[in-house]
Amino acid sequence: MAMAVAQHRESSSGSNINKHLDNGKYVRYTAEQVEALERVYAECPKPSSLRRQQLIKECPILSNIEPKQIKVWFQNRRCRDKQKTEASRLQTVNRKLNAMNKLLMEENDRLQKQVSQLVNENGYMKQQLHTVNASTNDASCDSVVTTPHSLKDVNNPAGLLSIAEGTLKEFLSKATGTAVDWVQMPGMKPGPDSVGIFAISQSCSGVAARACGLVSLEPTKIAETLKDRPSWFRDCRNIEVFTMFRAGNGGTIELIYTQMFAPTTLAPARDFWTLRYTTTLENGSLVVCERSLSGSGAGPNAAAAAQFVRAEMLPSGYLIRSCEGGGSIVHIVDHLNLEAWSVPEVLRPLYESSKVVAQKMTIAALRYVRQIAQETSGEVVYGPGRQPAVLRTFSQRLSR
DNA sequence: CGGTTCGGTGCGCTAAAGAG
DNA sequence: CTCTTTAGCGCACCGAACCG
Repeated sequence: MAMAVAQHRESSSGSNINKHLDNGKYVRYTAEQVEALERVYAECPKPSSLRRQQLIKECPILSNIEPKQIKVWFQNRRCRDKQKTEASRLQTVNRKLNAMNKLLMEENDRLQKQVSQLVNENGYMKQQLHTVNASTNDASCDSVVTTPHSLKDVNNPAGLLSIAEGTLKEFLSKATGTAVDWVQMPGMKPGPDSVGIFAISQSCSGVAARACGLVSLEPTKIAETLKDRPSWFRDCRNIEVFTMFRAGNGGTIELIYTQMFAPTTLAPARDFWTLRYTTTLENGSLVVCERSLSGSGAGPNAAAAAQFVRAEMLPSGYLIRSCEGGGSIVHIVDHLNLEAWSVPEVLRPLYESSKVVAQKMTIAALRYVRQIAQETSGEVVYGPGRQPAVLRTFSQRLSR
C-alpha cells in the first residue's frame, strides 16, 4: 500500500517531493525498504551524505526515495533509538523509585514507633518526677543489652548456635526495629540516586551506624561481596575464617579473626574474634550478622587475643532483601565498642573515635556494593536537573 | 435476538517540517 | 545536526444501525 503511494507520488509528481507533500500524501516505506535502511543503520547509524547517495545507487529498492527523505529517515531512526533507550532507563529509575519509596515507608514506620515509644517514656519520666522517691534510673528503653560470651559457649556448637540466634535477633532489631535510636546523618538526604539513608546513634552502648540503600545486585552477590571485608574496608588488614559449620536451618556459622590497622604505630591493632552467622529468613531475606566473641574467652586463641583485642563488635551485619524488578535493598548496621579503657590514657582519644569508624565502615560498605553493581550493569545515573530534553518529551508523551 | 456492517474515536507509529 | 512538533495512516475498539 505504502509502496503504491510512494509509486503514485513518483508517477504523479516526478522527483518534486515538495509538490508531493503539498498534495497531502503520506509515504510509508515498504517493509523491504525499511529492512534495507535498517541494515545500513545497524552498521552506521549516522551515514554521511556521500554514503546515503551511494546507498540509493546500490540499492534499487530505495531508488524512488529522495536523498532528503533518506536523511530524514536516519534522523528519525536515531531519535527512535534514543527514545527507546530512555524508556528503558526510565523504567529502571521507576523501579528504583518504587523500591526507595518502600524503603522510606518502612523508615517512616520505624520512626513513628520510635516517636510513640519516646512519648511513652516521656510520660513515664514525668510521672516519676512527681513521686517523692523518684528513681532516676532506667527509663525502660528497649536498647539492646549485649552479654559477653564465654569460651565455654564458643567451644561447643550448640553454644555457638545459641549465640548466633541471639546475634540474629539483636541485629534484626537494630536493622529494622527500634532497638537503637537512630539519628539521620546531616547532609545525607535519601533519594534514588543517592547512596542511601544513613543514621548513627550513641545512645546505646558503643556507637552504631546504620545505612540502607538500593543496589542493582542479587542478594547472594551482595552478601559475598560484603563478607570480603578487606576488599571494601581499607582499615581491615586481614580476615580469616578459623572454623565453619552448618546450622540446622541451612545457615552457616563461622568463627572469624579480623585484624584492623592500628590508629598509630604506637597503638595496638584493633582486632576482633567474631562469630558470623549467615542465614535466610522466612520471608526470603538474606542475613549476614556478626558479633565479637568477647568476655573471658575472647575466641579460640584467647591468650594471644587478650593482649591485642581492643574493640568489640556488637551485633552488626547486613540484611539483604530482593527487590521487585531486580536488585536488592540492603540494610547495613555497624555497632562497635572500641575499648578505650583498656589502652594507655595517652592513646585513648584514638580509641574514642568509634563513631568515625562505624560511619566509615557503613558508608564504605554501601558505596562498595553500589560500585560493584554499576560496574556489573554499566548503569548510568543522571543527577538532579541533568535529564536530557528527550527524557522530558518522552515523559510528556507518556503522560498524555 | 444474534450477527454483521459502518462510522467515530483514541492511540501508536513515523515521515516530515521547523526551530535553534 | 538535534530536538520538538505536526500530521497522515493503520489499527483496535465501541456503539449504533441494519438485516435475516
